[in-house]
Amino acid sequence: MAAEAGVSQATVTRVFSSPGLVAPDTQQRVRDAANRIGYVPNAIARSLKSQRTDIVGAVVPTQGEYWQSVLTSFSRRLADKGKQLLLFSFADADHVVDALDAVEQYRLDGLVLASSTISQEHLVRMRRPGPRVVAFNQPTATGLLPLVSVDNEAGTSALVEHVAAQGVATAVFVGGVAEASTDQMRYRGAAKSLGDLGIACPYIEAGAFTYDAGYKVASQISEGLELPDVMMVGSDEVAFGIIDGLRTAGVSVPGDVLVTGFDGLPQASWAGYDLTTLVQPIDVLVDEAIAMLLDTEDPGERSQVIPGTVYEGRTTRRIND
Amino acid sequence: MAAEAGVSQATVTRVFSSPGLVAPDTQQRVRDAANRIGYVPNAIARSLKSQRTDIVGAVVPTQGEYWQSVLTSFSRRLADKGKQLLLFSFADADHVVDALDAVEQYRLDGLVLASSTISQEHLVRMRRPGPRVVAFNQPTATGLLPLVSVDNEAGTSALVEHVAAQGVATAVFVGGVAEASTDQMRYRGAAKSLGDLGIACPYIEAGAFTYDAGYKVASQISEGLELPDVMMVGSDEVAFGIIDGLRTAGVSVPGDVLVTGFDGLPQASWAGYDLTTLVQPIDVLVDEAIAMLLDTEDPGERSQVIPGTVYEGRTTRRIND
DNA sequence: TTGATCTATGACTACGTAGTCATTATGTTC
DNA sequence: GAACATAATGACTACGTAGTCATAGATCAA
Repeated sequence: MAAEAGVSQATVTRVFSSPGLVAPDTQQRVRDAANRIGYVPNAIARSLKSQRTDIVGAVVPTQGEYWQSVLTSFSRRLADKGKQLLLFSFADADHVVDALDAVEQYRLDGLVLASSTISQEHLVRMRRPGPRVVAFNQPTATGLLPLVSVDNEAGTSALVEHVAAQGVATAVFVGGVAEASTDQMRYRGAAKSLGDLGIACPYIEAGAFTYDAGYKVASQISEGLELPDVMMVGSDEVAFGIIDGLRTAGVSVPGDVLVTGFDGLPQASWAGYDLTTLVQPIDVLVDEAIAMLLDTEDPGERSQVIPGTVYEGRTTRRIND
Repeated sequence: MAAEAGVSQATVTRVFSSPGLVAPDTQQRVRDAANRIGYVPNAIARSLKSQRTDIVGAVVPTQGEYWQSVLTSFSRRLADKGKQLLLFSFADADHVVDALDAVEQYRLDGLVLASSTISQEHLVRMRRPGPRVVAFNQPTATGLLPLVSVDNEAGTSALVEHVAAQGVATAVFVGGVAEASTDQMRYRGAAKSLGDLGIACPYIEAGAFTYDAGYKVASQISEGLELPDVMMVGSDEVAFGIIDGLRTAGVSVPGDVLVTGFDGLPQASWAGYDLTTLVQPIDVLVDEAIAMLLDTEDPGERSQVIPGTVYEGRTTRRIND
């Protein structure tokens, strides 16, 4: 390439990385030559030399609407900053280790760990010199890694407040997976706030953060005939299943039972559900995570817990008011 | 590192890339030293030397449930093959060019172009020596790039066949974006098959492949009072909006209007909708695309058009049968 | 005019690996 | 025990870039 343009290799590099240092006519000559022979700067070589890849890794679950929204947001925001996104989706937690290996081998500029089901053991492994790691919506990581999360506990508290205003006397909380730290905090917020009102709040585990899990739970509960006034569900996706399950069983939502969700998926506002839920400001969370990842100053163990907002849908609107 | 282990650099490399060539005790010594000082092979350097990155790029729209499923599938399948996935999401088609630039600079092993709204002009630009490019569900690319696609035309034909069995006399097709090649082919399949039955099939453009666009169209149509017997919708997501829009307007689905979708999203089988749709075998499509990308033999202009299957949901079940 | 300052460019090296070739030690065969 | 195959390792180089230093003109002040 340098030969083709009749200049040195150093000048070729300058044309593409710091054009200000090269005379306009020389620049033109180099660019012409590049077009002629199809030359493109080699990012691999640049990374090798500069020790920066401009690539950020993201470990995100492959299942679930919520995580897909998160992924989309990361992808866009990083692109705006001129970074590329290397995606590690994972089904089970074991693959998280694979991701860490890849991160180390590819010398990525950073890693986002997004998933509420990564074990503490794995999280500890992430604590090492080298690429910066940020945990996303994963309260387990508190104190272990820099963390960005929505305020889960305050979120369900706010939902309780809204629901209480509609007048309820009994409640249950339906979680996805009891081990998930987000689930635990959401339950805690709900139980505490309901407790303050003198209302008990049993925990029911759906078994997964999916529509089907919710549907099954609803079927079982509606057979039991002892319906609570409100079912607070730990995630929107499970809540959709619960609503459909209840309705299929002939139970009216919100006529017989109020339902709340958590996450604020786009579908929550669809006319078919219009689910009351806690909307996570995903873009804000993501921006914060990216800032922690790329800021020059070390974030240390810094944590950002960001509040969500209650969306008041039809599923908590008393019909007979 | 080589010094730490007391061997040459060449031996270190061998330990991690072709262990069979190194004596067991030497290997142990090297691995011990690596653990001691935290050495990890540098994939960047490997790529520079070997001219392979083991990374595949994917250009996928950030909007839409369907594309997110596709992305998830790609991510998993590539991981199984030991490849990483570099994600380029894009809002508008202009960013496709950015992706191509990145692909060239990072010397990716291949690129998947998934989106039905990339212009022919851009597609032609992709035809160049270097990394292999495969178009995914993008009929526009026929003859321009190796292509993997579901059989859109046969898909809507099959849906017509199913719907016709329920007995219909009038129909409309609701597309997302008229320029999208998938939309065109789906419409063609529907119009042709309906035509064979002597049924006209007007085309209505929702304006986007979104729930909201569908909802609006349904509102407008239900005001017009001239409802067709069946609304064939070009995508599930739009169909959900249409169903909710119709129901909100007091129109019964399937009582007053039958509705079909296209794609086979998980939500289609949710009890709230139970939408009759054409299910795309996403994993099959993705496997085929990956094979084309990574197979040693040149795929040339080879195209794979793969049939889908009809899911018969409640939205096409005549109530008064 | 001369030294000083600035601009544009080239020469050179390091980044960490993989592949080629060379070298030494260890068997193996007749 | 000489000739030879085999195993294990080292030496060396290229991959394409960025950064450091050096150099040749050009411009400017005194």
